[in-house]
Amino acid sequence: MEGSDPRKTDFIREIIDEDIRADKHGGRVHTRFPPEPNGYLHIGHAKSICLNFGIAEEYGGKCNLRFDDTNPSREEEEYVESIKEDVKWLGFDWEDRLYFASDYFGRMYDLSVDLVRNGNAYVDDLTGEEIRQYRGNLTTPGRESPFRDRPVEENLDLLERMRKGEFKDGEKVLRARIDMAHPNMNMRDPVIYRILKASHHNTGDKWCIYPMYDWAHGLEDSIEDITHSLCTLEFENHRPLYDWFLDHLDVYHPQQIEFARLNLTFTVMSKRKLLQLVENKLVTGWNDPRMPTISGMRRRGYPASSIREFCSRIGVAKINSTISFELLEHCVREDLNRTSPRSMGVLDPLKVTIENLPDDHEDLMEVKNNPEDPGAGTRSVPFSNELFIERSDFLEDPPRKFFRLSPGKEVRLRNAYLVTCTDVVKEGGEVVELICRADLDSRGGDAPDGRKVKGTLHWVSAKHAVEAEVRLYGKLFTVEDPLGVEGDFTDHLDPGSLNVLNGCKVEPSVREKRVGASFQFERLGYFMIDPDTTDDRLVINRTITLRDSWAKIQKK
RNA sequence: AGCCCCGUAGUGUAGCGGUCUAGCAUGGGAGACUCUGGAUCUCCCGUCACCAGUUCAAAUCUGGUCGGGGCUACCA
Repeated sequence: MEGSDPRKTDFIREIIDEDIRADKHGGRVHTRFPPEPNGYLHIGHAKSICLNFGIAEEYGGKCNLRFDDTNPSREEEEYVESIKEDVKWLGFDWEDRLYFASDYFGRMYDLSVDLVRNGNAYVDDLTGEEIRQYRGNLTTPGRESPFRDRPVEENLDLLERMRKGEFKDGEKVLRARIDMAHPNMNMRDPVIYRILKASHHNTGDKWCIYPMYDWAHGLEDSIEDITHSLCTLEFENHRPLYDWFLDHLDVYHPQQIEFARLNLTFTVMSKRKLLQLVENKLVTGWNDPRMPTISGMRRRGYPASSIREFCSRIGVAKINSTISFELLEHCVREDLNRTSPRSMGVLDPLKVTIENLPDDHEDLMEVKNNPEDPGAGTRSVPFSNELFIERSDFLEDPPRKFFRLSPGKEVRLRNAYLVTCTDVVKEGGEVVELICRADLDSRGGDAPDGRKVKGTLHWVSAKHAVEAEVRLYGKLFTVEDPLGVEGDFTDHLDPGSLNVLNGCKVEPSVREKRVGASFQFERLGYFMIDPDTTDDRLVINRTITLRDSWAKIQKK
């Protein structure tokens, strides 16, 4: 992954540099990306993936993919597969280091026995509700559980029986024995194990007690010899606990470092909220092209490299921030402009007949595939006397600075001919066809006398055109911060965020493209072939429009 | 209210005591160029939250104030 930027620096890389200088881990750098398999990955995860895998790459270290599957009640195999696919697609490789927290359940259990043995944990019979009450609140200290001082032997026995399944869900928990008056709520004797008689996607029914995050996560890092455990800011208050557990066991102690999670305007970034959109069928699925999920962006046509570039540009810091959606879009356009072959397609066709060409006229225009990339070669585009142009490229009564077609005006048909509109055919007031006269000396699009022709239109030969369904996507929400305004966030979904166009006419070469292929329809934007495409149905997604300065002018 | 974290242009960041009349990107504005009103190029748009110290010198160090965020799940 060659980043164009000279040398990224951020506070995390500074810490790592310092650790290497101090020979803290013998120069080793080992990170991990630890998703919980309870939803699809989104662009926020991409930030973490790029950070963790990127750092490992830069420092010649390693990065593990580890599923943090400690809660059987909401984790599914489907999510495991999608996450693997998304990480791979983003361009990262965990090699042979695919791990599951559930693989460590045995080790974790043994370690918890050590904790009990040393008097640092106890089995509590309080109910969930009671535990909550005993915990106190932000300003008042908690009270100690009456079971807190059980003898070690009794705790050992009870823990063993918890594991064996002798108790019902919620009947007992194992708790750390820390300090019920600690100003950090996380330190008020946090729960280590809870009883959950649920089948686990990986361990089946082997376990009926499952470790809590705070207990499990540090151990996972420790077991995997992680050097720098990078997580988001909301775990800052958990770090003392992360450290406490590791300090009270005879195990290797990695370092947790927190950074700010990604927020993006015009979207929501919580798995719970995204799940809500999916379950309530407000979108077509996790991979709906309007979703901020990796799979959604993939289907939308965002290149993986543009997402990586975006993640590199936003940087890593501890400031809570919201990145404007435009930056992501900029990265997508920049990438696609460089790499996408061009073609022509007409979304809203208006028929044009060239009056000075015979009915059976056919011709092949040799056209550059990508003006940005001479190596991309050329292709032949069929031309005839009957064409389609974009309806919005004609106005009977044009405003000033309208460089397109109108009665009597001359424009260029891209790579074809200069044409002048000589007549307008209407049916019931609606324009149904234009009659144009071509300058036959301008074949290829160059004016024979060097005269300036300001407007250039895209076109498709009517008799050669391929029909397509084109799906136009816009922002999912109408407001920058769907969670920060009145009402439920779903109230602010944009009903116009999906616009399906049928009967679009595209040049024949588009039919040859594979599913997933990106290309530009000149003057319109970047598109990609949707997986819904079949032998007799061509479905195209619009990834993003071109920057449109005409639209800007119109607004004024 | 207790604990933790943060505060540089609209947005996101660089900056690690002088080389900062604060760099870059994005965004916005103006123009040039152009067979995509695309791309490209040029120019313009910021008194480092505030106050007090330390220092010859502070965006950078110290203290305080103000502002923002997080934490009271048998979730992660």
